[in-house]
Amino acid sequence: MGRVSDKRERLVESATKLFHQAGLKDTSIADIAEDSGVPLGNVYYYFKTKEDLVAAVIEQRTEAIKNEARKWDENPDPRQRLLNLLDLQVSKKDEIAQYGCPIGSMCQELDKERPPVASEADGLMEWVLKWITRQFKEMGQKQADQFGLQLTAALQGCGVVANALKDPKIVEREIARLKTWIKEM
Amino acid sequence: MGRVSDKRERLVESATKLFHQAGLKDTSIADIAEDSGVPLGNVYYYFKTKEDLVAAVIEQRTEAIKNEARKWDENPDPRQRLLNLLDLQVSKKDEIAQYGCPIGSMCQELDKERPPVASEADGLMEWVLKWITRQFKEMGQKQADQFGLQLTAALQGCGVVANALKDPKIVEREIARLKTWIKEM
DNA sequence: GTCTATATGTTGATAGAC
DNA sequence: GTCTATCAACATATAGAC
Repeated sequence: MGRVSDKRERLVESATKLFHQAGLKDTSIADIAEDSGVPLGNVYYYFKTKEDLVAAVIEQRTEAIKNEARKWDENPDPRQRLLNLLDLQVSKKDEIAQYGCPIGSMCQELDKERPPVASEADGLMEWVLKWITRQFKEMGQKQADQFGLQLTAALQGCGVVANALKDPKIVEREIARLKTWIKEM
Repeated sequence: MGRVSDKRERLVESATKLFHQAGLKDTSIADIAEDSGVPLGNVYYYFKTKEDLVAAVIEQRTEAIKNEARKWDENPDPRQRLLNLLDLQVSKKDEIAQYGCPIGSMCQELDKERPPVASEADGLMEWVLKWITRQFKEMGQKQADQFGLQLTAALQGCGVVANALKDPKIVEREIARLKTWIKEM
């Protein structure tokens, strides 16, 4: 057995980028093949269908966010964990203003599709909601469930509004407010 | 000149419904023709391209929300106007949990497209943000801009989360909180 | 204005040589 | 495992009879 090809990896990477930028429907397999430098016909050796490729993209995004969370979870202060999440989001403000929140837009676009692909993306949103809620619980907040929903919705919402108005400052302003809110708890 | 045909109207109505339920890309002209009972070829007498039909749908949605707002604006109490908006949103909780917020999802889907269609939908979101902000201003709130963004984002955000988790109760809970917040101002 | 038939283009997916 | 050529399906849009 020789060197392992990185083509599969490159395909997922290109698909992740293009799906977010142009949307699922407007990104053809040919687009992904070209962007990743893999010949069209060869794509189907790694992914039997486009749906399989979409599933791989969701899996990759899921792993990425869970890895971030694992890092944050090493911090003993749940308040600081939330602030880390908010800081990450602010750092992506330009991307969010241009193309929307990667998780939110993917859930929305996939919800118009059939299961099981949709539920995988939705599962990621649910995981985020639960992770955020857990931090409030560990802070001893009795209204942890409400605050968890409130913060998750605020994050998604400022993404939608910032994307519609094409203004990264909207993400900045709203998340600055959220950080103050959490610090003052 | 005889009776005016209502075909154009029926086409826009079907398109509005199907675009929201299935998404723009997954709704073909043939689908809209079938749903409205208009023969395929005849669609093009009323709308030269699919993009024209999309533009008509956005226009229709814009008129609908502006008409609602005109009614609410007759009320002298800006606080009550906001509560009316929130009540309307709660009444649509099932639709939102199933298909997402009509305005938010349309903005997001169109943003992946090219102008000028996208900017029309985005303009609607901006109009909503400004209308909400104006109510806070008329309430004498010095932080009206911040509250306007906060409420708009919260509304959009609970739509995204409710849609991902397919749970209308999420809309209910989050908007109940927002109503309390506004009443206590 | 209305409708059928069809042109035209693009996409997801496959066949089969290497 | 890799790649070219191509198929089959479907979408938008048009032609042209009525």
